[in-house]
Formats: sequence, structure tokens, C-alpha cells
Amino acid sequence: MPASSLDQVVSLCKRRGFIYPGSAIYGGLANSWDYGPLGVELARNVKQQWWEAMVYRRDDIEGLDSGIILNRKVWKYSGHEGGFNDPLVDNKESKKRYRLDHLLEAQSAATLQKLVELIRMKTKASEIDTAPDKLINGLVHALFDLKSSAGELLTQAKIVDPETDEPGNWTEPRQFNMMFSTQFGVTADEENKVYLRPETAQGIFVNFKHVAETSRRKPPFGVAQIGKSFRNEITPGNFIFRTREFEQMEMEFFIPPPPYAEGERTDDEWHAHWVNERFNWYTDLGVSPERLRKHNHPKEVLSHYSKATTDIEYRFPGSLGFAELEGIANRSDFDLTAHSREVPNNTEARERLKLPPNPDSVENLTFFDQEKKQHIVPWVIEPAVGVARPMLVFLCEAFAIELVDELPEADAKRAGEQLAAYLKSVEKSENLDDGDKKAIVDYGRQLAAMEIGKALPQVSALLELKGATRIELSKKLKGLVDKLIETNYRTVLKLDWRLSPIKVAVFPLKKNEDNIVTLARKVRASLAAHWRTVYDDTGAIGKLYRRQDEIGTPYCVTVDFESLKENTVTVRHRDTMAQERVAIHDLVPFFSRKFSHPAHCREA
RNA sequence: GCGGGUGUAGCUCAAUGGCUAGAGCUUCUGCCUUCCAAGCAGAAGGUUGUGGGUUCGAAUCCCAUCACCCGCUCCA
Repeated sequence: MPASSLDQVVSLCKRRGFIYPGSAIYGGLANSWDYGPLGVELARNVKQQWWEAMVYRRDDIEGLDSGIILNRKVWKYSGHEGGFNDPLVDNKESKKRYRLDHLLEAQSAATLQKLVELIRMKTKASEIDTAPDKLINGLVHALFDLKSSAGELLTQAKIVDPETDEPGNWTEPRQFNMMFSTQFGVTADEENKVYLRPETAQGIFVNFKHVAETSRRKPPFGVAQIGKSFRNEITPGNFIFRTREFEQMEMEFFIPPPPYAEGERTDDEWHAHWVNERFNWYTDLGVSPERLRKHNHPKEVLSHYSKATTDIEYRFPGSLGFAELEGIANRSDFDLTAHSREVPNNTEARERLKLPPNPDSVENLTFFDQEKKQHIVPWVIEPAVGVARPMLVFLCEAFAIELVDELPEADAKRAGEQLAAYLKSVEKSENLDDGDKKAIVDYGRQLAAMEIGKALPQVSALLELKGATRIELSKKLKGLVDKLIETNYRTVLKLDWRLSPIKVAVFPLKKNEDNIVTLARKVRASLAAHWRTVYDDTGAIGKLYRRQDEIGTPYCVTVDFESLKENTVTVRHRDTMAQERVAIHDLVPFFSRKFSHPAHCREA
């Protein structure tokens, strides 16, 4: 049972030190987050698993760590400096904002024709290519060049707001630069202006030749990189899901370009291969395939560099729902061609990819095909993912609130009655939107039909539905449920051990018994040489277990009186709460077996 | 950036415009405790998001601002 609401996970993260709001003591900084003691371990483990799967376990991928700041020309020729600045316009009446090209695409042919005429009148002889595939692009550029009068023309042409189906009152198109800029050197002159990378991929492309030559690689081969990237997102949010500073794990896989001979693996096949590889990475680490899906982007919405893109999406709890986790793009020969000075078929490729010539580069990013006896620009398949998203997925997926003992009959009865009373009150309520009301009642009925002990952990998710807390009884219900959860349930993160921030926790059964404490500390030290191990004695044994459950520690070791005589300890398993007796001198081999193979972590 | 909502202790919540802003949980200290959030005693934790204003008096009313949540444009 994964988390039933994102808030449960967010709350756990803040409470236990996975993730804190950034710059909190100064009132915060919008959508920025700092990773605490446990968060940093989890993030490291996610990156470690990715690196192992992508680099170590394969023999066709190398690693790289390029700069966050690159020569500005990298971004000029990659298309980010121009292409990512999609002009946006606002409808002053409906307050809706649109990307200019998207807005124009939604207009009728007649409206566009009218707009073309208006622009021609305004700019006298200016040429707009009215060929169907170039019209929108031409209009966007023409309008943008017009600056201040463009909004007026849009309004005059009666450009329709897709939301309201009425002609809008439009602002001038405004450019939104997604890249962070800073200065490279102590003076803030224009020539010192540089950008923080919006993706790590370009650092790989510009190093293509270096890596290929120094590691003696030929396509197919890949280069992987993990590092921070920065984008001035228009709408960051949803906890760590979208932030302006974020860490990426990207791999560029270089393959021979088409045409392909009989039996040769094609770009589409490589693309499909990587989609599957990446999908399996998640399921291997414990994500249920039921909550994962692949989503192919329709041609119209593809990025400027992409021939095809497939997203792996995860169904997050609550209102976020299915959202993009990872993108696997077929970037074709776009990037390597863009950064090459001159290569065979250069003109053809540049025309096909709508790329300008590149007199600034000193390199041709090609490999020499011995069979074909010519220089060839490889194609690229790119699986790219942010570190935070898988982290959030693993947390959501591992999160569980479990009944420890059976719920006392009186409490169970009371909870059932409260829930029924609440639902009745919702149905009768008049200050709820019909849709909201239906959503609450439907979910509520579903819970009411369940065994009450299993339903209670989901009541908090029920009360997070829109409008749910507007009902007076919701507070009473929440109060009761919170109390019952606190006493009868345990929160447990059933993380795959490879992801767990702490692998083993060691406790003394009694903290005021010096011999036990000393031995427990010794045991911790011996295990810490191998795995992330902590010692804790600031509570009764039951509390210590629950604490570790909440942060996903797979095993706890307890030193007791018997340990002093027999040199054995209790090992307690997170998922089953089962205990077994293990000799102290056997602990390292014992955990080596447990932590040697992924299957061991799923014995429960 | 726009529209809507929310801001009281680490968390969940109290407090008619009126006494030193309270309670439970958490955290910490001491005692106790032989395996699943036990008990006892104590402590810490707040410029009520921030800054103004109205008032004899503001957590409460008004204005501004900041942050978060839900939508829109973004797509790792």
C-alpha cells in the first residue's frame, strides 16, 4: 500500500530530516529545498543505483563530469539561447497566459490570414512565409520583432482565447528566458555574461571527441553524467517535483546513423531498448508497474531537438496523479551537427535540422566508419531524469501506515460511526461544489465499505480532497483518526535496502546498563565499517524500532543481557517485525548475505 | 506573472477585539524499564509569516509584503 496522499510523504520528509524548506530562517526562497541528513543519503543511493545500472554493469558507457558553466556559444548553437525563449502573451481579460505559437496554432485559417494582412500593413513590405508548415513560426518572429504594437495587432485580428472562445485583449508577446545567467569574471559586462547549464547533456556533446578517443570507443556507446542544472521554470512547485535548481542524471547514447543495413539495430530500436531499460530500473528497485506507464509524445509537442520522446510516468498520490518521471528522447544528429564546424553532408543535415552554420566551432563531432570509409555524425538516444523525482517516487511507493495490533473494538466502532456521520454531513451540505461533493462521497463510501482498520490510514487522504475540510465534522474525524493512528499503527518506509539511508541501527535494550551500552557501541562500530549504521538509546526499545521503521532502516540490532553472556544479539526485520538471534561475530557475514543481492530485501 | 485558498511551538490543533497566547504529540534531562511509540518528574520550544495601520487594547479588523497549496503557461 503506497502513500495515499503526497502530504503524508512531505510531512514525513520534513519531520524526520529528509528535506527542509530552503532558506527557511529568512522566510524561505520559493520552491527551494535543502536535503537533510537522511535526504542526502537517499539521494546518494538513488544516484549510486543509477550510476551502477548505467555505467558499472554495462561495458559500453563511460562517465563524465563537465562544468556547470560552459562557453556561452555552447548554448547559442544548442538552440537554448534562442529556442527556449518562447514568447508568451496574456489575455488581459481572462488573465490566461499562452505560449504565442500555441495560441496561434489554435486559431482558424481566416483569423491567421487577417493577422498576416495586419502585420504586412504595419511593417510595409515585410515578408511572411505563408507555407502551412512555416506560417506559425513566421508569425511568431514577425510579431516578436514588432515589439510594443504586437499585442494591439493580436487584438485587432480578433485572436480567440481558446479558454473562453471569445476574442481576447492581448498583451505584447514577452520573452521568457529560461536560463540562469551570471558573470564569468569580476566585471558585469556583457562579454562576461555566461549561463548556468539548463541540462547536463551539452557538456557531454562538446566532450564527445575527447571521450571517444581517450576511451577508444565507437558507436554504439554512451556517456553518463550526474549533476546540477538550472532553469527559470515559470511554474516550479509540487514539493521537490519541479524546482529551479535541480540535479540531473543524463546519459547520451551514441549510435550509428540511418540508413541501417539489414539486421542492424535502428535508432527506433535503440530508443525502445532504452525505454525498457529505464522502466525496468524502477521496477527492479521496488516500484509497482501498476503505477508506471509509458507515454509517447505526439509529434507536435516535441522539443526542438527531438525526433521522438517517450516519458515514463508515475501515478503520484493525490491531485498530482500521473506525472512525468523520466524522458527518453531520440535527439537524432541534432546536437553533434549543431556543434560541428564542417562535416560531410553538413549542408543537408543543417537544412534538415534547421540549424545555422557554425563558424565558431573548431571541431567536427564525427567518427570515422572504417567500413563505409567516411566520417559520420552519430545519432543520440538520451534517457534523462532528475534525481528528485525518482526519490519522491521511491518515498511514495515505500510509504505505508500499518495496523500493529488489532484496533480495540470500541475505537473501531467509534471511528466507523464518525466516518458515517461525516459522510452524511457532506451529502447534506449546501456549500460544496457538486463535483467535489461527489468525489468525497465516492471515496468515503469506498473507505466505509473497507475493514475499518485498513480504511483509517486513508482518511487523511479523504480529508485532503477539495472542500473536504469545509464540513464541520471533519475536524472531529481527523482528531480521532490521528489519535488512533498514533497509538495503534506504525509508519514504515518499505524501501529497497539499496535505497535506505540507514542500513542498520543498533540499540541497547537498557540504556542505564553500562555493559550493554558499551557492547552496543562496539557492535555499531564494527558494522559501520561496512554499512551506514547508527546507534540510538534515546527511548524505550519499542520507540526506537518505530523510529527506524519510519525512515526505512531494514534491520535493527538489539544488545541485551544475554548478549553479555552468550555473545549474541537480536536482529529485527523491518517489514515483518520478526526477530532472530545472531552471534555477534557472525553479524558482518550475516548482513553481507542480506545486502548482497536485491532479492534478500524482498523476503517479506 | 495572473486567479483562488492558507499562514498560531518541530507536528496536529485551541484561544467573543480584553488577564502572562494554551493543549496533545515530538525533542531534551533525570529516575524507572528484560523486545515494539509504557510510566513518573522536570525543561526547552512563540516578536501569532513579515512590515505598517485602526483601536485605550489586535492572533482576531484594514493595507502591503513574503511563503506555501490548487489551477494556467513549462516538461527532468
